[in-house]
Amino acid sequence: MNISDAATQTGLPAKTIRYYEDIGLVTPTRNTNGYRVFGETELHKLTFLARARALGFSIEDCRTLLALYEDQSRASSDVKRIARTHLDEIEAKIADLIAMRDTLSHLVQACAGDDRPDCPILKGIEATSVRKD
Amino acid sequence: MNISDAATQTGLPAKTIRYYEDIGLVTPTRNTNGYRVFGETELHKLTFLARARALGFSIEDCRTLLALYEDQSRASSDVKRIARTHLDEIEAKIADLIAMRDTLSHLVQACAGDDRPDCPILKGIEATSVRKD
DNA sequence: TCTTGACCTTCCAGTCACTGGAACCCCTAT
DNA sequence: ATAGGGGTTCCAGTGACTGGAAGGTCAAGA
Repeated sequence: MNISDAATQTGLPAKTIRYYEDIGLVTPTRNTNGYRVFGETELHKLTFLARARALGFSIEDCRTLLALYEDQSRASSDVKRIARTHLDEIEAKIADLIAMRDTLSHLVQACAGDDRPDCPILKGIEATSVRKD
Repeated sequence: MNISDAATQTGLPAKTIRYYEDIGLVTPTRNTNGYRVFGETELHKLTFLARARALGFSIEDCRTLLALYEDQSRASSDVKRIARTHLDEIEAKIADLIAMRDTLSHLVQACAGDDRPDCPILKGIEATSVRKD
């Protein structure tokens, strides 16, 4: 299987797959013409990576998770710790974004949005700070 | 006022302020020894920038907002359009993160997190995709 | 057989918004 | 004189790709 088929199968851009090889996440073989060949194992790894990335895990987390995924004698607590930490980060980001949204949506609502210069948004940016509860 | 005072006043790191000068967002004067001097106007601009950045606006949005902020004949609709677009992006990001969080928190809950290798998280990453409603 | 077009390869540069660090200058107090 | 705590510039690195150039490979059609 060539790279573009692997890309189609996994939903990852070919460029990204090459990059993943570069940084040692996958190791496709090569055939005589130098093209990458993706077997079932590599395809599995790529799928795993695509899903883990979609869950927002960093590349380094993915590297660790992939190693655990392949290690039949892993402890599930190792995986859980990584996932929990990441979950906490996601929660924190959500909280940040909600604070931004709340502040900003108030400002947007207050703004007439016409051709006059009076603008509560600019005033608001000048004066308001983002509240984090 | 020297850069470290400006940093304290605005809450921005000195490095960041230098960077903002580099990319033309602020233009402090210099005194004879080459040190940057921040007057009231520049300090205002920095404060505005810090707040706009805290609201998640990109640097380029900040540049535009700053120009509008300084332009007494602006139309508030120009500001509102930028803010609305940004607000939509924030909403989208929140939705993405919530989808991640929901998927991941289910997986974390399902995982015993002990020293056995059986791990619903890894299985879940293998099998699940993140649902976006 | 030649050509066309769709593949594939490598490598380099750019993205965004900083951040760290080196090497050096300036000012004040001891 | 020296020590320290400012300040300056410039260069490189971050994360996770992404775009693009320059060129090799392959299968199908004229």
